[in-house]
Amino acid sequence: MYVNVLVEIGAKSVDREFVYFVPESLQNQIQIGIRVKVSFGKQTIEGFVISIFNDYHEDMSLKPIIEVIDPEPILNKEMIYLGKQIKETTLCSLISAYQAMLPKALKASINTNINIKEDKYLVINQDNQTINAYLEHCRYPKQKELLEEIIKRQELKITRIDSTIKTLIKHGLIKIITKEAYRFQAKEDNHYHEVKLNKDQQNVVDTVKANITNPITYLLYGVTGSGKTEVYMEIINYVLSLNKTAIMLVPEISLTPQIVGRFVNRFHDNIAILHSGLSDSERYDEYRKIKRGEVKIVIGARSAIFAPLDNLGIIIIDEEHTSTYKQDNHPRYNAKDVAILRSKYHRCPVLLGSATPSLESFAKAGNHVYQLLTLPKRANNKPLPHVNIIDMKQEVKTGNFILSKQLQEQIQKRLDNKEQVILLLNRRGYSSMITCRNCGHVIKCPNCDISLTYHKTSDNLRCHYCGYNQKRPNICPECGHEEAKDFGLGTERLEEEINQKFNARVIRMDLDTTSKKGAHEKIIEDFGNHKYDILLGTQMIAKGLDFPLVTLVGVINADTTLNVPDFRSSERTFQLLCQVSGRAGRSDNPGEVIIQTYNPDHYSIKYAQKHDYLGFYKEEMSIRKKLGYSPYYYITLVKIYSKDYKLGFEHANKIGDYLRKNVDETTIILGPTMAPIFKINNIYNYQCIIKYRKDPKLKQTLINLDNIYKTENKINVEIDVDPTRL
DNA sequence: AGCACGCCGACT
DNA sequence: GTCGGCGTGCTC
Repeated sequence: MYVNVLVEIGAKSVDREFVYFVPESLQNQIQIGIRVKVSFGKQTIEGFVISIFNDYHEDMSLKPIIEVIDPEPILNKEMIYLGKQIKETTLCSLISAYQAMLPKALKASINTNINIKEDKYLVINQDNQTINAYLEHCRYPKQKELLEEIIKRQELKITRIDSTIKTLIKHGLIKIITKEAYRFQAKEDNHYHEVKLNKDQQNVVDTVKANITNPITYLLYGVTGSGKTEVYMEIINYVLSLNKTAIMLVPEISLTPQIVGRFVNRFHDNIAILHSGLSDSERYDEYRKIKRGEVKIVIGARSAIFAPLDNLGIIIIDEEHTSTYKQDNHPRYNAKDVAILRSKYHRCPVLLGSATPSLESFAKAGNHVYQLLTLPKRANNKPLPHVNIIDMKQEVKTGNFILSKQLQEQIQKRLDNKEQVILLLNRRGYSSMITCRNCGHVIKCPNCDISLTYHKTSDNLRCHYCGYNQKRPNICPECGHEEAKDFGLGTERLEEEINQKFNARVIRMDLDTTSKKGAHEKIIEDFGNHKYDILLGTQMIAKGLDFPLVTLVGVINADTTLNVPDFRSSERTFQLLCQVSGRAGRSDNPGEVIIQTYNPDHYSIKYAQKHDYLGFYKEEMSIRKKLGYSPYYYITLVKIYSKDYKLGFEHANKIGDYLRKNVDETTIILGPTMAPIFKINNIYNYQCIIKYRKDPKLKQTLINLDNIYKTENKINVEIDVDPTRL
């Protein structure tokens, strides 16, 4: 018996199968997808059995499998298939694809502090008669109480062993047993009540139900507040009644107790939750629950798409337009694509949901690649909030740089009415750059092509790309002048301004205030309980939050996302504005939105004002068509980077020429150019953009290119198929 | 990823 | 003469 083994080494040069023979003694343990220990060169490493065969004729001496690690396979047939597909489509290494599917605890790298928790329980160790006899004569109330409690509950979980317990054990009346425990336990949300679906929601549910065994991809376009979550729950409920399972993906940031609680409330402990806040051990707990079939529903961020559920009945991807479903490092898989692969494998539908679908998805719905479902109205029949646009070019003339007169007035009105306010400013820190008043020198990161952001709370200058930080200098390092000017407004500065202007309880939510575990949840919970009047923060406040008391949403500077040099910046701005607007007026009181901008005539802002997705879609599509971008063209980004400026430049040009020579004539190669941020962490970045509609040659060309550079260590080449940003 | 092999510089 | 630098190549 022989096996092909994929070794657990993350280098391209060993990303292939190696043949080993299986000693007689291990043959009954070997299965496809199981992990084995093998000798590889001079080292002993772990690997996955990818295939098993009985004949081997090549003239090569083979090493034996040393040991079988798992009692049963950790990669099933489906996962092995998925890994190969991901390698094919994203040009990643096969081993990295498999590693992405598994929790850290199952990876070969020294898994240091991963442990399985055990809980201790007390149980009765005697027959009823003996116990009752003891109870009758016992003089100690503590012992009686404990014994009765154990009898009532069958088993009693304990954290420490006191003298009462010791005595009872000594008498042989009770004993301690240990049980493997799961750490993470989601809480129910008691505020939530089940709602009856309206007609539109019921139509959507019925359509999906009617085709529950077909691998159809639906695009659910439902305005903010249209009750998509209720639809999801109803479909999941139906799937469970068929004895099938469900995966629901949500953006990481939406995995709040608020949302999770609603699901737990309805489906109780039938859910596993996978999010980045879990420790490796906690994550492994959730993974084991899924693998053992103890839960039927998995809710999680991107990687939850690999949840090892059997018999999938539905895959739901909420907020499908967000770029978080594409991993932006190796392996660059897109959970949406994986979802569709899995849906074909299990013959179940995929449901993509959004209030602002990505252009790609909506175009696919237009071409009947996806099937469009719509929820045109808010579930409570409340109108969408009224949106005002403030031209900051005019406001600045009156001296208001941060808060326009109108926004100030409206905030005060909400404070007077004991209502809540959300303010969005998509930039953290205090000021985004510091300039000398004398010579105009801007303080930049020594490692990157980025101006340093001033953080007042920690009183330092920080680079948001490489993490470099330094003290704020008192004098200009260029000319020695003493005065510096702060440019660009960040959340810290906004917080300060609000505190100066209003007598209100303010909480800030951005990367800096949510880095600690649980901080994010706490802010949302406290704001939900009206411990604060104003929530201000970066785009992490825009998604999925549902606070009934919020009646005003202010966007401080809509231009921050607009000015990013990326062909999707208009789309992102439109989506962000619609999402955040949707936070206002979700309950009885009508909502109002104020958007401050220096580009009041920009189409993405104007369409967002009217909540006009279709209008935006049409206009943006015509621009994409004219410029030759997605969804009219497919895009692949080739990144070339090196520590050596000149070497990088030379190879970038070489690669540009190579691509031009080896692709279809209809394919367009742009560049090489310097990447939008040319220097990051002392590494120089170049890029080529490949635009194509149909190019049978391209894939092999990219594989060849990848192979040429995989052994090169001064030059790095990374290929990003279908990038989310350029 | 490791580890060995191999061919050139500055040390007892 | 030799210790050690890290460039190159291989691992069933």
